[in-house]
Amino acid sequence: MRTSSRKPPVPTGQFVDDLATQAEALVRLWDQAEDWAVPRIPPSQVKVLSLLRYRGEMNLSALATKFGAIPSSASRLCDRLEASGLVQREVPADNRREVRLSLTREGRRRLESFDDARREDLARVLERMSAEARAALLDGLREFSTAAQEARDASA
Amino acid sequence: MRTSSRKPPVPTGQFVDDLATQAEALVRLWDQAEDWAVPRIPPSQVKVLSLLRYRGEMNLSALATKFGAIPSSASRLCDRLEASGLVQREVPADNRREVRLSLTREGRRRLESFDDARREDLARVLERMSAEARAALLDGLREFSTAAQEARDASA
DNA sequence: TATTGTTATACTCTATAACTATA
DNA sequence: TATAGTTATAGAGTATAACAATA
Repeated sequence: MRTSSRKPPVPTGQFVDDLATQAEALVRLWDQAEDWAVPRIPPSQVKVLSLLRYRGEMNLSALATKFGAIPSSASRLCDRLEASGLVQREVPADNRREVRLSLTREGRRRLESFDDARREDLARVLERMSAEARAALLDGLREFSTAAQEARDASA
Repeated sequence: MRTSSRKPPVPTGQFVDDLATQAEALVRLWDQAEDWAVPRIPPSQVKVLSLLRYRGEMNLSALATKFGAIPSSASRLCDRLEASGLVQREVPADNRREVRLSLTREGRRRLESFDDARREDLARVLERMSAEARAALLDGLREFSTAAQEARDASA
């Protein structure tokens, strides 16, 4: 048996296992960046900011879904982010029961400080790799990003 | 100016920027797995379990450091993880002021349910990539893992 | 009537500061 | 005296359930 399923059946196998194993170092390095950047803000708040930048503006329900939480929790999170000036709430005129969420300028600036820390962590590892491996990694990640986008579109 | 520094100076440049940009899709897919797995456990608890598996047994101070928190917070987290049977505390006979932390069998089982969800998410993207890109990605990640290990050892 | 979002309550996460016990 | 961990307190994160407002 080489397949399993959660919703639709998907192929699996040794390759997926190996990739999952080898990807962990990159993921850990990435996630670690927020521990360095100052001022320290709670992980959930960082996650919301990143989501808003990565996926763009959205309403509260969409944020909750992509965040992996329920609207109630997301609303509370936004209370704090709005209070500290990192996120804006805005009620669109054409549908007054939605709340449009977006990053403020300060929210973007804060994310960029995480980016800086992350690029330095990445650079310290990349400089120990061969030029060939670096190129392979970038090419592989590029196609992965494209494929991930397609997979999201297909399931939407 | 093509360099910047947080602690020691490190090289940077367009390549690092591109890699950081293209890595985000993989990281998001990875981190999303814990949203699917049931039963749902808090993100901090997942992070502790993953750390204990990735880095092996350690004392409370080491966990707090690698976790990016202070010992007090880590201790409280371990209270809950111990209460729910996912982590064990153990006092070594040769140094009775330390607390050795390790995963229980149930803790490992729980992590594996996250792994399953993650492998399915990964498989759904990988099947949309060319065989060449998949191979490049795995090779690149493999060398990245090795280099990350070296970088950790060098700074330790 | 269904959808979008907020509030009430209770438990979990986290930091600061104060404490206990071991080396 | 310094180090490893825990506990007291307070503020942030999260879910369940109940609520208000708009479509």
